[in-house]
Amino acid sequence: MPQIAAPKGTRDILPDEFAARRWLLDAHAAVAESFGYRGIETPIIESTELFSRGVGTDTDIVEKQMFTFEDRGGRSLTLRPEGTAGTLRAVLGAHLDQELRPVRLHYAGPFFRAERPQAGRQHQFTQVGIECIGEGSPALDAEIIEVAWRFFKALGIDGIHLQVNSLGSPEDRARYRTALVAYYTPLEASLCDDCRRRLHTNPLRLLDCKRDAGLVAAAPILWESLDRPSRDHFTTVLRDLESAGIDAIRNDRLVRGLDYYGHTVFEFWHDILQGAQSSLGGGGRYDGLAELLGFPSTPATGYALGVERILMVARAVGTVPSDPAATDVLVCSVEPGQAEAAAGVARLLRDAGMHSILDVAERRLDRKLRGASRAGARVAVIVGENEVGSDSAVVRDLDGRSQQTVPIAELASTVIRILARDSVAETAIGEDS
RNA sequence: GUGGCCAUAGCUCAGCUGGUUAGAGUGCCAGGUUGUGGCCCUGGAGGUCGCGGGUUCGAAUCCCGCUGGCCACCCCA
Repeated sequence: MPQIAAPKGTRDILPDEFAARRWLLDAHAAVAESFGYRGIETPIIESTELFSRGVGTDTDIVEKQMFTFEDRGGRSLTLRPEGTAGTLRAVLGAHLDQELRPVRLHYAGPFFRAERPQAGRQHQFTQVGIECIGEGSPALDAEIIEVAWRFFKALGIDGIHLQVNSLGSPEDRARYRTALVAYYTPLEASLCDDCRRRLHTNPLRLLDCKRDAGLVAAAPILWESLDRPSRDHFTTVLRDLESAGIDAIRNDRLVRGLDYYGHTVFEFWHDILQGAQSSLGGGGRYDGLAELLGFPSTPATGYALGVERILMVARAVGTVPSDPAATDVLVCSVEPGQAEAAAGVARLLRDAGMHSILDVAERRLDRKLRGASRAGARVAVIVGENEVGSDSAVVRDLDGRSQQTVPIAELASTVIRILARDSVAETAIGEDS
């Protein structure tokens, strides 16, 4: 029988990676919460309509990247390809914005897109994100960028490039769209197939095209179509970023792939990912999305970041910490007769807060000790016939290679002392180098 | 979705232009006599050579299809 493998474009998170992810996820939650953002979790399946209406029918995501299926009642459901629409639906549906504005939220979870997989691009991937709902102030655009910025800092990642742009108001964009169409229409015959289609469906996306790069360079500038309030909004964002010490690069051609954005949009990049997908995430203001979903008009801003890609960067620059869940102690019996006593000792150590592995296998003691070091334990506790008889245990310091016999009553404190000494030594070494 | 490259033990790979029971290193398990580790020695387990067809007296090795991975495009996380 053929073995069953994980579906194409999906990946198991094995223990080594699990610890690194938890490190990243915890860091994001901690930074977001330091700004007053609270956690939220929404369904992984949503009505297909949430995305077709919210994200936009002419976007790549809705056109060809969604996993959509029918439930038994004939309703069309979709594995969520992004998190903003669902979060906004949840918040406005529960009227959270009627209690305290803005509503500040952070989240983390799996998302799904049906693009052809390659490194850094999976059918199922993970995003962390925040949404700030109910207020239109440019200060909040800057705030969310600052959250992301501090998050990268918390992970020890330098060299993040931040690109920002303003899409302006709906009226600004209508004006710009007209200008773009006027510019491109005479050139229609020379455009690539995609661009010819975009010209009629979604002219802003023309700026994304790399093949017609020459034409893009000469195209009208978005900024010139923005009215005074829109310019002021963006100028304020730029000023706030500067005073927060965040380096932002203006990119007139940055439009983002989702229809619901307006005013501020931004993306984060890192050069070290060169071959792979180098965008770590992005976001922006989406004041119009609430109405598209049938809710009262509500301003909001947010971002989403790709966990797998950020981990690739963190691994490449070497800032991923070693597994904090590593074992402290391995407790082993010498012969089967001491299994019960050894179990009791392990229990006692766990009660005292230590991570203790119990090894009562019928195996040579030297193998058990070898296993102890390999499991990452820094102390081995040996429970043999002599120890059971004298109500004591042998505590062996695996790094120092020394050992002592102590009464059970003093066991926990003795082990704790050894562990504390080791961790002090480790940090000292870490700080020196 | 389009094009290209790849697929041999848990891991890293060897296997020349098709020829007898497919190898190495490493890892794993066990032993090196009676309760002590990260070294060493010995032994062992582990592969339908991704899957399915075809060519051939004979295929891991050639051809086709499929699946999966990677790369580029596209797009983004």
